[in-house]
Amino acid sequence: MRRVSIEDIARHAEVSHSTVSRALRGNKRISLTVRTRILQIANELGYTPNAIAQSLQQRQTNTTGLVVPDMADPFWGEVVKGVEAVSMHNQKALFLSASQYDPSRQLAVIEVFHQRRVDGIIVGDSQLGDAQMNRLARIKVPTVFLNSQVDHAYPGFHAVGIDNYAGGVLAAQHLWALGHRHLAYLGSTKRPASNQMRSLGFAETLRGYGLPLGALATHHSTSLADDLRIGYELASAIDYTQTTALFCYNDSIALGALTYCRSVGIDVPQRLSIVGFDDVAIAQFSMPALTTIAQPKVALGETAMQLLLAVLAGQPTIDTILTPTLVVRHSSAPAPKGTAQ
Amino acid sequence: MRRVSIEDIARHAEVSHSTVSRALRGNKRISLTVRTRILQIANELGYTPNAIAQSLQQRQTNTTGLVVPDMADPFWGEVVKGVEAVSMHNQKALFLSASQYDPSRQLAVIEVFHQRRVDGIIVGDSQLGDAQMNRLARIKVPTVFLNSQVDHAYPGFHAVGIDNYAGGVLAAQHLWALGHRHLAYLGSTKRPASNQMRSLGFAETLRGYGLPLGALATHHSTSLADDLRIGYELASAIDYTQTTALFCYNDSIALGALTYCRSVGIDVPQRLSIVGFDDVAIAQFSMPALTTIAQPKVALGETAMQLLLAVLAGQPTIDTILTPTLVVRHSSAPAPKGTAQ
DNA sequence: ATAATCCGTGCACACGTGTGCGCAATCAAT
DNA sequence: ATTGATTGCGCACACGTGTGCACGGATTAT
Repeated sequence: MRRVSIEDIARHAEVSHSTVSRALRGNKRISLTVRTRILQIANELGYTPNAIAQSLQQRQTNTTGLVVPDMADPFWGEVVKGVEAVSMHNQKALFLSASQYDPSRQLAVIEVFHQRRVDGIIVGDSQLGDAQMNRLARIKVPTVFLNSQVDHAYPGFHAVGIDNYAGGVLAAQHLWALGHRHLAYLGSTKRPASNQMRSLGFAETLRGYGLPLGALATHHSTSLADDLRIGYELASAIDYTQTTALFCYNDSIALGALTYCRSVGIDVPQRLSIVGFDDVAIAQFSMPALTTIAQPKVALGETAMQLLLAVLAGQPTIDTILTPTLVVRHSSAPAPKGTAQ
Repeated sequence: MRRVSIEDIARHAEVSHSTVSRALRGNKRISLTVRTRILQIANELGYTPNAIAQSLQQRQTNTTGLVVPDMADPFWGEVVKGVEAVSMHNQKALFLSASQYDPSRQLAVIEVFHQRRVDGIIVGDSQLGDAQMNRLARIKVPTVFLNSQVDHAYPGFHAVGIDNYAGGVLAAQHLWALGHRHLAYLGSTKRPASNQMRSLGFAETLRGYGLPLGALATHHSTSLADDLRIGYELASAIDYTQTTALFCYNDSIALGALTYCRSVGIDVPQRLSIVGFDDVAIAQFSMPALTTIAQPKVALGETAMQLLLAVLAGQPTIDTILTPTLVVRHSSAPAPKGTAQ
């Protein structure tokens, strides 16, 4: 019933376990004859190396931990896909856990990962506060923050993200060029930092164009519901006698808003333009197809994992900020006549 | 630079490492005074138990491996969420890997999991053939198949899934009751078994109602593209002079089909009814909201993990087949006048 | 022929943890 | 006071693997 170990192989081959170990690892000090015989026996016995024992010996597990807020979020699904691909390609195993946007759970997960002696950790949407960061610093595990929601200006930590501010700027430029002069931003309180940067880039750009203060409203939900539902609810609180364009924190919120508009007969994009963020898969299949600020989601995950690998290899690294791009589809159009000032 | 071990604690407390181990594990043979002193020192030193060493000693890792075809698929996102929740709640860690619908990669991932000595494995959309099953049987790792795509009538394996045939029946009953007499099924070749059962339940039910053979067409794409795109393409190959209703393998394909219909001006549900499968989050926010056969996705993942835990605990278990339900929204409506025979 | 080199292998330890067994000390019972 | 039970702790081993060092035998150089 016990698993077969190199000791078992050694007994069959009538050598010591040291020789078996060396033979399996291709050490050239083992004669070819002995080596082939050992490999043969290992195969017959169905030997599978015990990575646990190896990890203990090597003081390295070839394992990394990934913590994301929500597995079912389409954005994170793509990010995880990228992380997993690079991880597997480099023969590293991946521990996965969800934090549900709860900072204390984020830290708890990290502690569990540390117990399991992961080589490194990737944290998505980190909201770790000072106390939690201090604890993390004591642990001394190489950590990469992915779209961090707080400013981790601590030495020894690394980050990958996108330029949220630039994304907000893109949205503002696009809608302004279409003639929109009364706009609203639908935000998410679950991701404070990226939410603020997106709305800030949006607002400052419009202000730079000379838009009066009162012509831009921002709405946030304190509810913990799904983004789709939040988008629907936020959209219902808007005064559409003035507003002609919505910029949303992400595509889910935008799609929720879109659904609200349909349900009350507001034509998109004829009467109202909507711009999302992320460019999730469904965005190009909504009706109308969603204009959005695209994030390279899979690349984000890949980059985070590659950065972590570089850190683990002791190579010099720099934090990476990827750039979002505007994808124009059919949910945005010129502002209705008579609305421009 | 080295991590602190119980040996280090022992030195500080001037006892043996055995005593420290027992104290930490709450063994009652250690006096309270010594025990509190040890806990104190452990805390000061920032001790974190080494799960790797524990695993080696206990011959048990408290770890399970999960392999799914695609992380970015909204269906699997929810399933993973369920698995992860139960896993974490029971203090088990979760290895995650993606197989990209490739049976050889499925097995490869399983072998890696085995090397890492996971206690059990959950395989989503398994397509393991006989040879691969034999290999898996040799490994002797408790395995739960989740929505298996092949018949694993091997002893020692367990399964969780939904009744795909019943789902097809529900769709047929719904559309027949609405008066539809020319229907089409849009399928997926990436999941042969569930695809066949859904289409079979659909077809046999309609045949039972007396629907002529030629009035039901089934379409499958051999492309490896996303489901959304596949739905779009399959929908474009249909003759809408006759067909008044589509039943789709899943919601993504249904949404792709819906988008095609919009783009060419086919009114849904006035001229064409569409029924999906899964009830992913976006389904109730599409335009029109999607009528679909709902799967309890999170519960599916939870059940799979619970089943695995029961197996690991040596409890008697039985395979579980959950039941899908019909969710009527606005993409299905009575057949247009004059189409019923 | 002797010494120097090289090749192939085993001994013994380390990684960090848990535990059966034994031993000394304390306590209660006769 | 001697015996018996109880308590508190350490010794030594095990889990499976990798590796520095030493050692014996074979080969080559002097």
